[in-house]
Amino acid sequence: MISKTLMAASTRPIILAILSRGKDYGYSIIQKVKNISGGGIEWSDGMLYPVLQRMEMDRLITSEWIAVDGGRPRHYYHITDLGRQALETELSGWQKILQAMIHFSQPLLADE
Amino acid sequence: MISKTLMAASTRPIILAILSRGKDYGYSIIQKVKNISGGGIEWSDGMLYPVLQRMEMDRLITSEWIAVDGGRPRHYYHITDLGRQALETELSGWQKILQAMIHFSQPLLADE
DNA sequence: TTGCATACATAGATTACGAAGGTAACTTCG
DNA sequence: CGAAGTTACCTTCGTAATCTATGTATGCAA
Repeated sequence: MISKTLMAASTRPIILAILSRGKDYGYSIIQKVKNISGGGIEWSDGMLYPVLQRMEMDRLITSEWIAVDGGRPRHYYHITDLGRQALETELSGWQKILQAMIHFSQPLLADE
Repeated sequence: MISKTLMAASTRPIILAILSRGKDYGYSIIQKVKNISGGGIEWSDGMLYPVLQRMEMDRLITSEWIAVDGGRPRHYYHITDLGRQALETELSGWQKILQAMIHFSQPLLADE
């Protein structure tokens, strides 16, 4: 199980990473995350849409409505330059944290 | 810079990882995190002590006061079995998230 | 026509962080 | 001695961000 805080920390970077590969819409994003993680990560729509809205407010992504043949229109999201920057910053932050977590998860050595 | 959410997600597991190597007290934990990260992660005491209290309430750690020669007593924290379990659970969660983040950070391949 | 999957949206309760402010003991140095 | 600096701990509170619950709607298959 993934803790609430880890969930919270990872949603934005994962969304940014997905959108860095091309535009996408809510339901599809949820499916991708589910599939890639082998079901390990399951997002609810009620959680995702507010996140997308906040990310748009923060200018990390933009959106457009696209009509669909025989279906309701989809709200597609695109990553912005600011979003790409944010993704890079995020990833470097994760790297710092990981480094520390990996370090401290090692057994204690004599020199410390 | 490390985002607020990432900070929130990582404090507990990092503390657990540190305590999994042996008992420790507040100030020392802050120094260790700072040193290991090369200054990249800086925790404040005002942030750490409440976290430690909550973790003790959740029975992930226990504490004891230990007298110090020529110094005020220190509040040492120990990891509990429940804490070790929580650490393992956390680490496996981080692994899932990382897998996804790494996957989506790869350029798009033909088969997707 | 019932049920399921797709698709999006919002309000409100909860939670956790982190800044600010406070206490207190010991050390060092002039 | 007295002042300044360091170590060490604690509490309160505003802010911010999240997730849950709930609602709306369409298309399709059985």
